[in-house]
Amino acid sequence: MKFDLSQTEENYLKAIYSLFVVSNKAVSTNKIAEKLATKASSVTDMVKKLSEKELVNYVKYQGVSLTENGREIAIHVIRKHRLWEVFLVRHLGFQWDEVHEVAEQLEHVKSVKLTNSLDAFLDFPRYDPHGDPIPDKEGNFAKRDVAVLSSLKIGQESKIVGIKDSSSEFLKYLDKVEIKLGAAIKVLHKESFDNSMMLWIDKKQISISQQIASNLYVKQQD
Amino acid sequence: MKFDLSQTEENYLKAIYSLFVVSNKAVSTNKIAEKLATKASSVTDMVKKLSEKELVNYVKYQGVSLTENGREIAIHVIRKHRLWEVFLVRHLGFQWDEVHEVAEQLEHVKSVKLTNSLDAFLDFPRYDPHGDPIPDKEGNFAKRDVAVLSSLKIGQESKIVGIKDSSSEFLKYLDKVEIKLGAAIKVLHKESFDNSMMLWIDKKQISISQQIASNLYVKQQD
DNA sequence: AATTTTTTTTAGACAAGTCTAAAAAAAATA
DNA sequence: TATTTTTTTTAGACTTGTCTAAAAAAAATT
Ligand SMILES: [Mn+2]
Ligand SMILES: [Mn+2]
Ligand SMILES: [Mn+2]
Ligand SMILES: [Mn+2]
Repeated sequence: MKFDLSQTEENYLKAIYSLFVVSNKAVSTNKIAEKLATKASSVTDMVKKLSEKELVNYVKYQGVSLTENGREIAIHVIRKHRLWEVFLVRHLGFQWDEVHEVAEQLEHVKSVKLTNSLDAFLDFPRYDPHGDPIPDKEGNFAKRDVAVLSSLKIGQESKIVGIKDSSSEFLKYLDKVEIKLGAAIKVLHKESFDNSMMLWIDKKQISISQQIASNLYVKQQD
Repeated sequence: MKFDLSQTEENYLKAIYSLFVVSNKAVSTNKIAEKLATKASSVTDMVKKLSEKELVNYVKYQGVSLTENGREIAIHVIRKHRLWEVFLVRHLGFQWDEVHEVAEQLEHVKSVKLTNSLDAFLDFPRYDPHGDPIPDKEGNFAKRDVAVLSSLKIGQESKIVGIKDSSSEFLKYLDKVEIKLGAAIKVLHKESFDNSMMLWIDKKQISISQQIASNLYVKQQD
């Protein structure tokens, strides 16, 4: 039950986890290859290995899903990734678009004490700098009810709570137009021909394209 | 000049560096193998590779030394190792005997910004929890004049400034007998038959064996 | 249903790092 | 100096993770 996995194996588990979360069905070889910037044949090899270790369910030609063990490990790696991101932003002066690459390395450091002490040091943060929830020691984390900003109707008010595409470019764009997590918003207008939106964000009025709006998560209205 | 080395390569450079520092002459294949808990044949292979990259000087049968580039990299890895040790002890509640293994992993995380921000966050510490000096951004660090405690004569006073053997067992022993870095000491007596020493440490009188005394660094007297 | 296209797997190769066993060189001893 | 012992290197093999090219299976089109 307690393996010592390589960084590569951990990265595969994480990739499978995050792909599964969006589609909610067995993940294809090609999708994994794309996510990890590798080749489908390499994925097949690795998936066989993970299957032997009972970390994934794999049937030839039918995609991959995580076993309970595999899921636990994936979530634990994600926990470390997000905790480190919080540390980098809060204490080392990193911008939110600079943390991912470094967290990608730090997430593989193996020490239960390190992870849990870091969690305590940070005062048990619930969300990372991009609004993604941080699993606790037991692997539990809030499944937030979020909607994409682009789905809001005219007149609706909400709050920005997360970023879907956390690429450096997108994050820098958000900085430039001063869109921050936690900002209160109100939809003023939607252009029907391109679905761009005019909105109030905090005290400012701004227009954003559909592309942008569909990469921002807002608090789900009840 | 700016390679991206594997963790293994970095560990070899560090090992060669530290072996060179004690003997001040070309390091033997066997010594490296012992230090890294591997086999001499593996060392030969790796040393050839590092030599191709011009990180070590290597002549068959004549041992290994670091080139200027190799030395810089080794020192940079040591810098990271020691900074992380400080972080773990100061901020995450680690004991000084628990940090080495984790720092051994953290030292390989690649991010100049991370290293330098951590350094600043820690307020540019000059020594790690074991009294080892921390190289600055440029790789400079004080070459301290230290002596081993066992070399002190009766009546001499000094201060404990470093630990030679930082094994967990030894560090735990020091905790048990309450020997701390920075402690003021005075040699009261030396048994001639076993070279054990009776000393004042802070306000306590204690007797330690030669073995212990030769693993403690004290401030060099002028 | 037959054919074409796409996806996935297999086969075989390679690089990194390691090992054991054997050969070669160096060092120590007689 | 000759012989023995120790150290170091080479040869060949193995593991992990990767790749390309080809084969097989599944899915999409006609
Ligand atoms: Mn990673
Ligand atoms: Mn994040
Ligand atoms: Mn290391
Ligand atoms: Mn140390």
